[in-house]
Amino acid sequence: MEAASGKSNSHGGSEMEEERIVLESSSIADDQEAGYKEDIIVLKMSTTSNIKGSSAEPDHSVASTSSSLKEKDYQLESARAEMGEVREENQRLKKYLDRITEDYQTLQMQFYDIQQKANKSKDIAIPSTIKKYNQDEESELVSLSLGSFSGKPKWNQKNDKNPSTSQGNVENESDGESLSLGLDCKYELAAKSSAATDQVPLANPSPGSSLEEVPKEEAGKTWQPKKVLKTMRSSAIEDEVAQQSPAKKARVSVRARCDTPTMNDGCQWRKYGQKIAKGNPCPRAYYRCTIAPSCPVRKQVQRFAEDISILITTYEGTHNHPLPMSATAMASTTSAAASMLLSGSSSSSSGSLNPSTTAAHDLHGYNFYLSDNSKSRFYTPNSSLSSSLPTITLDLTSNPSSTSNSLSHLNKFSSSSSSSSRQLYPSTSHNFGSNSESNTNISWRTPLPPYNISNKNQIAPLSSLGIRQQPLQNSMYQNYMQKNINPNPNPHQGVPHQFQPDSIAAATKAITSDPSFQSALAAALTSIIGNNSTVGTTGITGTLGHLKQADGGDSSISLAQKFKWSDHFPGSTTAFSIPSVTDRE
DNA sequence: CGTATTTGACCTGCGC
DNA sequence: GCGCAGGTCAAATACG
Repeated sequence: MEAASGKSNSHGGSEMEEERIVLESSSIADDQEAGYKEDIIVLKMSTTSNIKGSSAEPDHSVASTSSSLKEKDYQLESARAEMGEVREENQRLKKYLDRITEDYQTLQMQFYDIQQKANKSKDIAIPSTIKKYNQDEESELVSLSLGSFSGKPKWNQKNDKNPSTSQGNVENESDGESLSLGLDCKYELAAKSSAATDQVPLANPSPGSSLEEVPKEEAGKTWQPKKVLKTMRSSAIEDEVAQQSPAKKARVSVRARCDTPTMNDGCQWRKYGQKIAKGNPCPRAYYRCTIAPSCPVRKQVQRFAEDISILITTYEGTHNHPLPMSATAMASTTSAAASMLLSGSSSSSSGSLNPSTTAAHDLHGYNFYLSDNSKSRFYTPNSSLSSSLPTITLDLTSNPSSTSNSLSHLNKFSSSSSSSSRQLYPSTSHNFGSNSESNTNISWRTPLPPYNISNKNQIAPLSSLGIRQQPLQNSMYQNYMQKNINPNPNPHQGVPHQFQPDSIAAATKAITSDPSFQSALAAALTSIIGNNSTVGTTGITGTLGHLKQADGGDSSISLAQKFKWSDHFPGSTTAFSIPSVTDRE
């Protein structure tokens, strides 16, 4: 490589594209550890080569001597040689990733074994009807689903890619159903394996249909509005249903700076009540999701007593319907947080996540506070925030506790993932803690016209990822925001999408820190490495596009998803595209 | 006129 | 059992 590079330099600048190939090849040598980057560069090389090939003939007519042609050939040769080396390296990395993925799968199985054992006794005592309800509402086991939803736990099907299944998802994914790409919470009974997978529920309708199916049957199983609920209350049977909730229902409290009465998370909410809670002069508003009549999700909105600018939004429940694109970020975030909480509380192995105590977690740099509400010393909206429901708080207002950047995270992920077999949550340090004044990446707070209302809330998702802020990224972000403002079919929410940055950031963080994501990422990288034919994409944008594949889909849809991701999550996309971004600078 | 919000009443759970 | 507080209902009201 060095030789090639030297030759390129000595050759002069007559063949710009040749030079570019060689330079990029040498950058491969610099970053051999970063498998994804290599792959990107390889793609870039081949692309560039193609470009060169197509443009070669016109160039020849201009100034082509035989010597320059020889030089060209030589450089082509060397470039090809390097490509071969890189391919070898890719193969090596591919095997490496396979091994990691296997390790991860093994760990997952062990994890579920443990949970199954822990929950088996409980399941025995629970009537089947309640069991079924639990599947709808809450349950012990929570999994984060990246990519498509399926009837089967995705853990099991992660590796057995089922083309037919994924084919069925293509349409769903291509019609703006971005949630299918987002993180969402899938609640699964621990005894899922034994129960012939009648765990249909929630956003988990059927293997092929993803979210598009609004489960009609669930209307009867999940929360029923108004009088129906009242009837349920009086019913002894449903009393049992009510009993199961308190212990297992998780709530996710999002704390963010917001100047508007309610932060716009993209969902459609209907206010159904308001109360002055004790200890807080600010009224607490109660909302329920109105996207689907049977949606059990509710949220409480209240201002923080000690800082009016902080809005506390507490989410409860899981959407049982497709979400608008703009709502997926927050839904994903809360789901991920809830899953953290639930898995933590249900897992006896994670002693630190005892729901009966208060604990603050800096997992992956999140400011996650688990609390039992009554004695939280970290934060609860106020002490009155509802009884005994375990609550996890996403603090999007405080300073991040650590400042590692995502680049290091990505590198860590790609380079040190051998240790991931031991880490359920590989240590990452994304700081979505938004509002950090110490954050050097101020550019996100530069006025973004439609969103400057909540500028305080513009938590610089990218900056928090530790990525250099580029004008490009800003514009991408703005594009994203604009795209999501316009298509929002919600005329009832007068509040602009001022919370999107938080949502995106948190969602991105949730996604990237989720083990399943990492597993999917690994699989995706593997698939990319295996398919050098992938063209026209850069960075993990392409990788994210393969998440579906990693989750049981096929690669034929990856392109559409790719664009989806890049459209909808420019933050994450840009974040993962670091190599290409830096390359082009 | 349809839909969303407001708000007082009511229900429920919990602690004493 | 009683009172308190959180949560919800539903009639009244506001709004487009």
